[in-house]
Amino acid sequence: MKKNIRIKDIAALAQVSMGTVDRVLHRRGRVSAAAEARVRQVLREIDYQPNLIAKTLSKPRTHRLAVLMPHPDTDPFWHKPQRGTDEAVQQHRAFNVEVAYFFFDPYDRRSFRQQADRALDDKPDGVLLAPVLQQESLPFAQACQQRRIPLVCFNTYIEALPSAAFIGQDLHQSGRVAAQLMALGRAEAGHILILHVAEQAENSVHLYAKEQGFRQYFAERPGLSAQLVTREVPNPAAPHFERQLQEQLRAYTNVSGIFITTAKAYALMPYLGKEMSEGRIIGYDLTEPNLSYLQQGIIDFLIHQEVQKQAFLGISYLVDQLVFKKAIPKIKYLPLGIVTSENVDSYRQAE
Amino acid sequence: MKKNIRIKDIAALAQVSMGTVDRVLHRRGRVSAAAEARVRQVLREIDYQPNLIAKTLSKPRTHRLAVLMPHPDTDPFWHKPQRGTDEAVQQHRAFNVEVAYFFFDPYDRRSFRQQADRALDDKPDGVLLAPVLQQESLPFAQACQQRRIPLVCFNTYIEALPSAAFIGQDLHQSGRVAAQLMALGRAEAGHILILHVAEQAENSVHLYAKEQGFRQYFAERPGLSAQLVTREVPNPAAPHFERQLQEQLRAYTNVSGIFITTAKAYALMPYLGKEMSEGRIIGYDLTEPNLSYLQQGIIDFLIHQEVQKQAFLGISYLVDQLVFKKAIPKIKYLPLGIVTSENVDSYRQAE
DNA sequence: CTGAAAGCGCTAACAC
DNA sequence: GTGTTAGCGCTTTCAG
Repeated sequence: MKKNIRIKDIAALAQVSMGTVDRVLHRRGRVSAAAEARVRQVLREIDYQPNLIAKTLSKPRTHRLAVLMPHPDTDPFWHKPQRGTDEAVQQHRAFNVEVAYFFFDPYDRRSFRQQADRALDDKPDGVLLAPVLQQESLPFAQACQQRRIPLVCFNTYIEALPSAAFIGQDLHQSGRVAAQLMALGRAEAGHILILHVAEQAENSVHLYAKEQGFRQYFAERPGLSAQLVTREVPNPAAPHFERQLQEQLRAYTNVSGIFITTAKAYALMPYLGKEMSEGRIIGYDLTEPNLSYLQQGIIDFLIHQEVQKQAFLGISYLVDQLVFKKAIPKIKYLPLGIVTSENVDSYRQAE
Repeated sequence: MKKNIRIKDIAALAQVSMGTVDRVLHRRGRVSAAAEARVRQVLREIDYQPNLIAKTLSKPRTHRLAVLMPHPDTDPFWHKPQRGTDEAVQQHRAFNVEVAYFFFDPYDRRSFRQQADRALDDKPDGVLLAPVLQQESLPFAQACQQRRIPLVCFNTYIEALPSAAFIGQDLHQSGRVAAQLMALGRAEAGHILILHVAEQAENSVHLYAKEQGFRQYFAERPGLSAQLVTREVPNPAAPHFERQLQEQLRAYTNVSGIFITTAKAYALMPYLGKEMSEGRIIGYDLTEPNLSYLQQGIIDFLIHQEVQKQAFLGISYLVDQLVFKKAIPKIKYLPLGIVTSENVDSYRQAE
């Protein structure tokens, strides 16, 4: 019924000094083959669990993490990941975890490269990245890999990108969820619009995944006689947006539902004709303006991407890896939360 | 740009020894008024944040937590809180947090009292309680209060019970969510059944809260011409259950929906007539048997009570209070998760 | 190559 | 009453 095994105990068992044990544990070399063999033997027989408390106390090394993501001012969407990050750091501050933010403008590749360079110059112990700019994220990830800096990505999944972990949603499946909600309780549905709100071309692959899931669900159920129509909607900030949008949608009468594949559902709401906005409307994310339409009953469902939690977990994973030397999952999909006017408060309160 | 302030620094500033500072910090007495005043003065001027790492290292005091809840074997529902507890302990094991389970039989008050006594005899530093037995939980909570053992409750909210925190769901609101899902896409709905599956009388108040929320939602929308009918269903384990159930339900034709207010929806499914099981069915909780009906498309929605997370947070709160001396919220409501056959996997994976 | 020892910040026992 | 000191387990430096 002994207490936990200490380095001292191992040293005694292997008949060497603590220093030697420490050297083999950390592969610092300068150990004779014989001594190393004895220590390793002991280690194999017992289950040594280093005392992290003692470790962090003795080596007051601070773990510096870099977070590279769009500036919250460019898109309010990015406020939440920041909060998630702060929370996680707060939770682990006992272990000397610090974070430095490197915000970039998601519409400006140069700004990304700039911030990425600054992040690397900072020589962080780990990096959390929102790889919204696919092309530029790749070389950055490679740079991290080369420098052996663990990299965790969130929000946007990029297959080719070498990272320790990805945290986000199964987009295809989220499209299926949207379709299920759209179909619920209706056999005849007329036109259903799938709207991609203007994003960089790079993002289209992600929106497409959602669309595919959505269409697949309907395709599997021929009984749901709905006509699915996809449209790329221009950027709501662009001039003449309203006219363009209305021209695009004019063709469709008998619209019974709209699925907006980005977090920008709110931007379209003011411009939908009365008939259209009475159909079922499904969007993404609990951003403030979306919430207001949800509460008014105009938007029926929002699928919650949990970006705050994504960032929170991202930081936690880095800490697990750096501080606790724990293995972390390669891919972590978060729940596809279905949010309505009735349960939205419970989500907001929980954040 | 100084490092964190240490006791040593305070001692120097107050011109006393570290021992004295420690004594005033911990109110151990044996300090002259003058010395104490000087130390307190310094403490007021600076923001001393004790180093928890050093603290736990020096005093290897283990925090023993007691968890008092129904035995998972009496109802599989209780497996999840156990997992949540284990997870939380795991996460905080660096701070010497240990947990002892005291399982009782929720249908046997004597067994509760027995386990409650055992838990108290164990002199834990904190207690997590699932107060499903209202009458007996009250004196237990008072005993904790008297012994100044912090108590956190989860799952069942009892107003009168003195506890440091409660973690659970807003039951009334969860009823509203169920109603919203029930009403979705249907103006004419015939009969809608609200079924309370036999529970101790004590639990009825909670089921009633769900029912009230459900009814309130419909009452607010007279356009939804549905007839709501409440029925108490006997315990599925009882003899002649099937016959009793069918007798109870025979009266209702044209049933378009069923709302089951407990986690026991699965127990009713085999006995519903074909017409009935084609209506919309809404239940609670992701227990294995429920999931299977959800995936088959028989149950349409499950509202996720997140008992696992409840217990997880419960333990975390106790640790926050005991180890980190952090304030904890008096009431924490978790999100009212809406689970369908399409997003259920994302929930299970995330657990 | 190896062992001894100082020190991380805090606690608690022990002298004075 | 008060100050000193020996640890907690681990890292790291410094003699041998």
